[in-house]
Formats: sequence, structure tokens, C-alpha cells
Amino acid sequence: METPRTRFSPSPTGFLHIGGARTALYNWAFSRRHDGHFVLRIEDTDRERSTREAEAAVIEGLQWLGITWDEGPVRQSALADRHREAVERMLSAGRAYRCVCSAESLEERRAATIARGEKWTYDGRCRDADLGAGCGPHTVRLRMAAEGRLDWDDGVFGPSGQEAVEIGDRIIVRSDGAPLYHLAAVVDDLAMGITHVIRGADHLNNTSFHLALYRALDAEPPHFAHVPLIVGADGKKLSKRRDPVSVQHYRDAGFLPEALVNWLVRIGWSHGDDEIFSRDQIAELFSLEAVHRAPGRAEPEKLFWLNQHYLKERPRAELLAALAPFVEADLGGPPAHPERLESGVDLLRERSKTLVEMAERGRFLAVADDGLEYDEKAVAKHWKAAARPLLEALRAELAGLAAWDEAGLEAGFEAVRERQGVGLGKLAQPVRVAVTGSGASPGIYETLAVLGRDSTLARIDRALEQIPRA
RNA sequence: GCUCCCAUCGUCUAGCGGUCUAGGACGUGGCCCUCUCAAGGCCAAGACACGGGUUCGAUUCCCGUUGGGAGCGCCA
Repeated sequence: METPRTRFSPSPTGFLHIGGARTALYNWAFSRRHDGHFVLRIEDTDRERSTREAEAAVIEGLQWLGITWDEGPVRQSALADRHREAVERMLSAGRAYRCVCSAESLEERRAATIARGEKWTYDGRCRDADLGAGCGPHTVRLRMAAEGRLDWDDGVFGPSGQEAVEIGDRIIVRSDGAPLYHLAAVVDDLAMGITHVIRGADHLNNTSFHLALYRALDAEPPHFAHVPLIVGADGKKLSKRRDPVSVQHYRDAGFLPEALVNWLVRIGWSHGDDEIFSRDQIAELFSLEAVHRAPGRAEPEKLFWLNQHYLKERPRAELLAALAPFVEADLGGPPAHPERLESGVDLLRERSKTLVEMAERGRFLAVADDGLEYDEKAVAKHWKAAARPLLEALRAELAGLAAWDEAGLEAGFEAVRERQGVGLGKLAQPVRVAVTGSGASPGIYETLAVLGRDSTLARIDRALEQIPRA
């Protein structure tokens, strides 16, 4: 294979969509796999809907995911001269023509055609009018051949194509002079030497039209590969109303980028029975032949599982860095005890699916002793009068404990337990509620070891104030 | 409506004519472990949409039906 050049070309009209992110990922992986070149191009020919904020959000999303590009971002709007030049060439060669049909008139004719149950294509009213540049407000249309097929061998879907007449003479330049996406994309792909166009399957129907454009430009088309769309949990197209669609949403929900990448790459692509893929492995193993043709659903269960997997794998310092903003958001300010979070984070990562959950579960570590809040149900269940002597005995034992570590704590608990003649559960649960505020937490010895003696005793004292006497 | 595309457990998928009593993962249920919650281990339930062909033999090939998706813009 020639050295491939691929591109991802989002339109900056919103946030980075997970479908777009996956397309970007596939382009990135394909170019990496074949030692190619990956270009980021911003398709901003629709000036009304394109914003710089959206462009920044898209770029930020890609960076967060760890998808890197070798060239760009190139703004399509900056390439307008090339688009104009291409149109001039097609016009003078008679391969395109000016059209003065108004938008309103077109809309009427279109509606009438569809009402008859037919498929609308331009009716050719201006096709042979031979309109010159001075014809007033006009669009430019590509003159399609009356017969023949426009076929290609799709990298994913295999042999594909359409009859030229099915397409009709479509507009390539708007009446305000701006090129349409299709024209701009083809001209730019040509100018940038793109060899493999990997894009969403929503473009499958446009490809024949694009092929006609390449032909009108006397150019050799690139290879095309269309990846199936990602659909929502209901099997329908992802909807901004019903489904979480932006990469940003997943980031804010506490997912790690490596988890999101792993999840996305597996929707529509597989490598045997493998489930876990690092970016490097994706870059090494990706192939278009293994991309599926059926649309895939964005069901989040596996994403949660993957996220926990990566939460468990991250080096501690990096995990802490990722967790920090979530802790601040959870607490509404900086933690009183960041050092406890640091030593306790390993206890949290095995019990959390997301960073949001992790921040919540780690709250008892981060707050000051008097800032601890108690779960009502846990209090009602474990702080009955019977717990009082147990806690008092334990408090005394812990106050005099020689070694404040897991082994020492366990010995202390065992001693108290035996003396009081109760099972460990009877003793541990009231303590757990006292020090964590909740009936569920990491192991009690590990928890106390991280908290330290002073906090533990202070929290037990605070609990004792609330536990009823027999 | 018309054009194009797709179809294996709830979901993501393995399977590229016999190796399939259809494999894995997530999720779900149960058991074990256990100071709670997790994590971990073990077990279980769970699919080739339907109907015709082709073939000695179809999950795998072909055609219909059904279901789903995309397109039919002076949006991308």
C-alpha cells in the first residue's frame, strides 16, 4: 500500500460527538497502522453554524482522548480559493452550470415530486440554459452523466455504487458563493493528497456523487471506507435529547479517556475475542476488514466495566490527578485531607466505576472530622444502644494500641471482640458508621490505618455522643 | 414513497460450508470468599429474525419476507 494519508473532518457546530470520535479514532488507527499521515481538517464552510467555541471543543475532545494528528487543524474556509478555482474549471469545461432556480421554486417542485411518491432529483430546468456569469443570483450545479454507474470498492462495505441518474444535478456552490460541503471536501481531499477517506456510513449515499466530482475534476478518487453509525440504546439514531452524545459528557461523568477509547473502538470493530485495547494496541491491530457493517448500540454497561478496569490500572499519581477535580466538585471546595486521599485511593479504585463515584466514596477521607455526615439508615441500623459498650471498649483499646497499622488494628479488634463475646460484624459496623458515616466502606482495618489514630478516636467520640444509652 | 445499506444471546461480538450439542466479554441470577461494600473465583440462564432455494451438508452462499439504519437540502 502507498503511504496512506487519512483525515478527520468534523464540522464545528457543537461538541465532539462520540460517533465522530470513533471515526477519528479509526482514521488515526489506520494511519498509524500503516505508518501514514493523519490530518485534522475543520469543515467550516457553513459559516452560519460554525463557531470557534465549537471548534475548540472538538479539538479539546480529541486531545483528551489522546488522538493526535500530524497536520492541522486546517480550516476549510481558508481554502476558498481552491474551491473557486475548481468550480471555474468545471464551469468552463461545461461539467458544471449556473442555475437560477430560486430556493422557493425548488422547494415547491420538490414537494410536488415527493407527493407523487417519486424520488426528487433536480429536474434540469437550467441545465441547458447556458447561463453566463452575469445571470444574476445563481447556484452552480454539477452536470451528471445521463447514464452509467458510479461504483467503488468500499473498504468496509465492498462493491458499492449507484446509477448516475439516481443522483441528478446537485448544487455545488450556493447562491452566496460559498461552496457546499461535498465540493469542498472533494477539492480539499485532492489538494491534501488524502488516499483513504474513512467516514461515517451516513455518507454512503453521497459517495457516488463525490466520485462524479472527482471525475469532473479529472482526478483519481481516493479509497473509501464507511464505518457503520453508532445508534442509541433504543436502536435509533443517537439523539441529543435522549442519549448522551458528546465526549465531554463522558468526561464529566467521570470516565477515563482510555476507557472511552476502548469502548468506542469495540463498537463496530473487533479483534477475535479480545476486549482490552490500549491506544498502542489499537494502532497496531486495527484493520478496515474487521470493521462491521451493522450499526452498533451505545450501551454503557461495558463502558462502566472498562472504566473500572482502567481505574484499577492507572498509576496512583495519575489517578489522583484525574480524581482531583471530581473531589473538589463533590466537596464544593478543596479537600481538608488530600494526604488521606492519596494513601486511601487504592482502597477506592476497586469499588468505583467512575471518578464521580470515587470522589463520593472517598469523601470520608477528604473531610475534616467534624465535617463528616452520617447516612441515616446506617445510623438507625448500627448505632443502637447495644453498640455503645462495644464502641467504648474499642475506643479504650485503640487509644492504647502500640502499633497503628492493619496488623495492630486487627489484633486490637480481635481482643475487644473476644472480651465482649461478639462477632466481628457486631463490632466493625458501628465503627464503620462512626468513621465513614456509611455502612459500606473499604475494610475496617485499612480504613482506620489511613485515617490515623487521632481522627479515629475523635470520630468514635463524636459517635458516642449520639448513640443512645441502654 | 423512492434509492442504498444492514441482520448471531438484553448489549458488544467470535464464526469467513462440515471443527457449532454456536465460543468470549459486559450485564443478569446463584454459590464461594467475607467485618460492610467492592474486587476476585466458580456455576447458570441467554442468540444464528422468518420462509424458500443451492449443496451430501448451511449460522456461513443466493432470493424473498420481516425488522432496523442512512440518504432523497442553496446542512455537514
